[in-house]
Amino acid sequence: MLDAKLIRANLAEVEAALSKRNVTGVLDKFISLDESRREILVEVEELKKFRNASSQEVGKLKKAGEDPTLLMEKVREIGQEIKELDDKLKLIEASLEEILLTLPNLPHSSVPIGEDEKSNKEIRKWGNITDFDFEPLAHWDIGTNLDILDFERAAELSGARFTVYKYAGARLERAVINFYLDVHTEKHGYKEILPPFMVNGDCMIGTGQLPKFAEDMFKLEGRDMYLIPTAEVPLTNLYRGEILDQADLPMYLTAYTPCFRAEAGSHGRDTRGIIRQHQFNKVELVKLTEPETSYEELEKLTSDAERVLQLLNLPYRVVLLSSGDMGFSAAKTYDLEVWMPSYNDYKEISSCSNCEDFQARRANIRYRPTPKDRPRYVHTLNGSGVAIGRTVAAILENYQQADGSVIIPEVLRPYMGGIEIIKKTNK
RNA sequence: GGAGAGAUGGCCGAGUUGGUCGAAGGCGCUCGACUCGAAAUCGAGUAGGCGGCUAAUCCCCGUCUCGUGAGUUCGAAUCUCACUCUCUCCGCCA
Repeated sequence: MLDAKLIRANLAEVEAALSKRNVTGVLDKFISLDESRREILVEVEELKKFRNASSQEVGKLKKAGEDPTLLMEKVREIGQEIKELDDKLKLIEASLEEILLTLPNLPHSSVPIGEDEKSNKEIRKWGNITDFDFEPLAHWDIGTNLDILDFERAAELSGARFTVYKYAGARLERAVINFYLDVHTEKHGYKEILPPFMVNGDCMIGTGQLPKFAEDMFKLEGRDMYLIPTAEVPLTNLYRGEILDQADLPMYLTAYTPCFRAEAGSHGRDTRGIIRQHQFNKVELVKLTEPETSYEELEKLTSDAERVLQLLNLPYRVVLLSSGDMGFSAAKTYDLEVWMPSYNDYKEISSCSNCEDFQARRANIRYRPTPKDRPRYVHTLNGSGVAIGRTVAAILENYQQADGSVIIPEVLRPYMGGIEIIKKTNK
């Protein structure tokens, strides 16, 4: 959520920044509503001031044994007036809130301007594109041939965009989860959390999924309860409504969770394999920081995510998203894209963002710099560290052998119970 | 799911015959005194949102907030209703 005072004071700048995100022409209404809000507010507060003083006067009169009836009647009339103005205010404030909650974050000055992903900027590449002396298969074929991924039975159980992992496939998924959590907790200083996989609507508003993107999520029928689309939601909302001590910052959190996405707008994209699923696993990284350090922390968070791909020896590149391609809550985002032979291209496997105070304002997460200071909003950052399913897909494709087997990357072997290679016989 | 109890400031905890209650007291924290320094002790201060004023995120003023929302009243932390959550007991259950 943008700061209403900032919009008021820097209308032209905010308008320009929003246009970089392809959002135009909403601020006029905001400004006029905001003006009438303050006008009415001043008026109603004046009346309340009178009411408060008069009510005390009534008390005094009664105590003194005098008749306060006249004053009481007058205040009653004013009470009616107050009520009408308050109702009016409530309507205006609801409209203002609606506008504020649907405005995206403003892009950081270092973000390339552009309408879509065509304006994204490659920052760096790591590793060499995997070279095959045979025709490599796509992970869905590899997985099906090895009988470690079962799409048909998943469809029987749940429908399209679900996968059953079997045998060494299930083990591999779990190995990657544990490996990632261990790296981030032991090497990068993140504290491990295991949050609920269902959260209420306030959380969804806090991180920016609601009110705008309701159709992308799974909601429990008849309840104010949603399946989380990412662990970013429970992790960032963990301290919703709280004032943290400065000593608590920066706070590094990590969690493994499944993620649930309806992805209403994605029909026809990545229909095969485990790239785009209604349920997938992810290890997430979240940071709460002071505003002054959040961009340093974004660089560190991104390199923490990169580190696990390096350890797996998977080739990837880092892309700086353009203003038009960024997510709703982000001020700046780096995507990590892993090399996928089946796409003959890099494919997103992590998205690392600094949301600055955008989510903190929505979720009301603050900290007190010193005991004397007023609370300030923290900056929130999040990044996949990294997506598990896409990691498994990348491993299958990049580590496949001519005979259809898949070699397990060194670092995962301790997590695989001694399995070094997945062959067809391995069940 | 059934029965009961409760939700107050960073924390604990008073306040429920409605009237200087945004709220006693304690703890914590900040500043000061004492001290070579510290502890102990003493003194002072210490909620947040919104708005007005303003160069100002300093003051000052107003207003709102005692789980959330609505209501009664001249006036509500205190009364009424609904909801949410927590705790205890029972039932069910991984």
